[in-house]
Amino acid sequence: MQQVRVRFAPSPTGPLHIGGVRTALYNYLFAKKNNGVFILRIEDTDLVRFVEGAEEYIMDSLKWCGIEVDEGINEGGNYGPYRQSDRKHIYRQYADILADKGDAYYAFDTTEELEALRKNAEKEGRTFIYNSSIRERLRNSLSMPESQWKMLIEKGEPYVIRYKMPVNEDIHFEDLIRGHIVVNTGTLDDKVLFKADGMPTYHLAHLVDDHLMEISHVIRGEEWLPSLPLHFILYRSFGWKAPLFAHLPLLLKPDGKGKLSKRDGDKMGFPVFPLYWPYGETAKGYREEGYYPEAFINMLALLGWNPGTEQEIFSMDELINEFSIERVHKSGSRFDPEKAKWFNHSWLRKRSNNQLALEFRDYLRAQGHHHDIGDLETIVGMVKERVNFVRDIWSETDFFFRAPESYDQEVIRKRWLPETPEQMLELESVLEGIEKFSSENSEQVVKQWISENKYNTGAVLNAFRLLIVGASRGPHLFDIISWIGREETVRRIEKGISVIASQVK
RNA sequence: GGUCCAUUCGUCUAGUGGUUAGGACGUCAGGUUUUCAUCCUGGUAACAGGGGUUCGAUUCCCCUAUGGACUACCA
Repeated sequence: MQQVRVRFAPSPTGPLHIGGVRTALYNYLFAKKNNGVFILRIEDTDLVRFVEGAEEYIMDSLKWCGIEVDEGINEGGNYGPYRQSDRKHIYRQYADILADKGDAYYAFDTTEELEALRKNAEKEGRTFIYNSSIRERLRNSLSMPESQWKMLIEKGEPYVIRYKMPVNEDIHFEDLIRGHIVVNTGTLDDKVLFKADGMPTYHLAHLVDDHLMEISHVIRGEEWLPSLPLHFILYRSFGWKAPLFAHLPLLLKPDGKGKLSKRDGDKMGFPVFPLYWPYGETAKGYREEGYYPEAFINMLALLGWNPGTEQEIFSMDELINEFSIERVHKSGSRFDPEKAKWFNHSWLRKRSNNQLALEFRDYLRAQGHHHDIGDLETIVGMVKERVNFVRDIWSETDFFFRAPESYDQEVIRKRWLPETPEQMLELESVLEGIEKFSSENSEQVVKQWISENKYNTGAVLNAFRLLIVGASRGPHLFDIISWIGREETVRRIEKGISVIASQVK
């Protein structure tokens, strides 16, 4: 049995989009599931669109996601180099092989000439296709005598090598996800395999590399489906065994129509990229927004695939275990930012208090607060169920670290009764009398005091909470006061009474 | 325009020639709680439309509609 070898082959033309990350992820899962090899190949044959920093970004993104590369630029391997610009010397000979056996030809048409032909065709309501219908009338090695085109080449005239598409033939092929597909070559054009700048196009380069690298399965985006017949027929021309193909459905915009794009993220306030992109037009990343890689990966994995069970939370190991290419969907998935948050919430609450406290401590440090891990563990334990991100812990617990600056007017209106100030003063002395200021003790003593005086529990405790928190929110009140301590509690009671008194007047 | 691909609640999806078409996110309501949130319970909501095939179709076939991709010397 042939070893499973798959590759993720992005172009370094900018930051890696989450659709690209998902493609990488599915390749990785498939490889690991089948004890195979996951290869990272950089496809930088387009000199014009190359973007500095993109290659690093791709590798950093995969690393953050926990997608480990087996063979690649940094990892090495027996099939290198793994960057197409470093493999430049390889491709020309393969284009020549096809030309020599008559499956490809040299074409001298300039970009301007072709542009004009396209415009012309469009004007007449036709589509210009460079194929058998017209190739004999254009400037190429099929339409001119051998001596002439050889002379042009010798003179240094720029030219490309095009594939000579058969005239009328049904190409049958299989896709692991989509099944059987038939396309007639009459609708296909004579694709350029080798460019005038001395670089191969995608079609030639990826195919040669996949063959040389002994790729067993090509798992890539649906946008490649239309060129699959070309690739099949190229394998045939070379006399090579084609790998198996699987074309992944697209990721769609959360609302409206179309493919997810960078602008959607900007517009709707969620990232479209795994990491912050610092160059040129900057872009937000999931990492910086506070997402855990586990949650990010979990979410992406389930966008276009699921194992058929009702389980939704998967670790990478579980994904590897459950993944199968046959269960990948055919149709595109709309990305849902709300559910993304829920995944992070689910992963966050799985963390231990200690882990979370460490993460929260880092966050607090950045805000200039310094606290013991033990103290923070108590706090995160109180609120971890209710937050989506570590940074939310701060907005849920800020009153632990500082007395309220203001008091919710709505709560004052509802809960601050004429007798309240006096009750609060009374409460203060009750608290002063508690021996051990723990949550349980103070709760017991306070509740006893309330019932002995026949006060209204809701009224008293809501007013108390208002003084401590400044609003009607937060965890168990006695947990809060025991954490901030008796002194601070008393201080807040006194301050609150006087501030509110001045407002109520 | 042409070629190819797709179509189950708002979204992600399960599922079958006969099911009360299931789950999750969201949303709504109730309960718990001293508050907010969590949590629990319940509700809401879908087989794009039309023809076939069949005793029966959401499921198989065809057509239409809609959506998408591709249609570069970009990947």
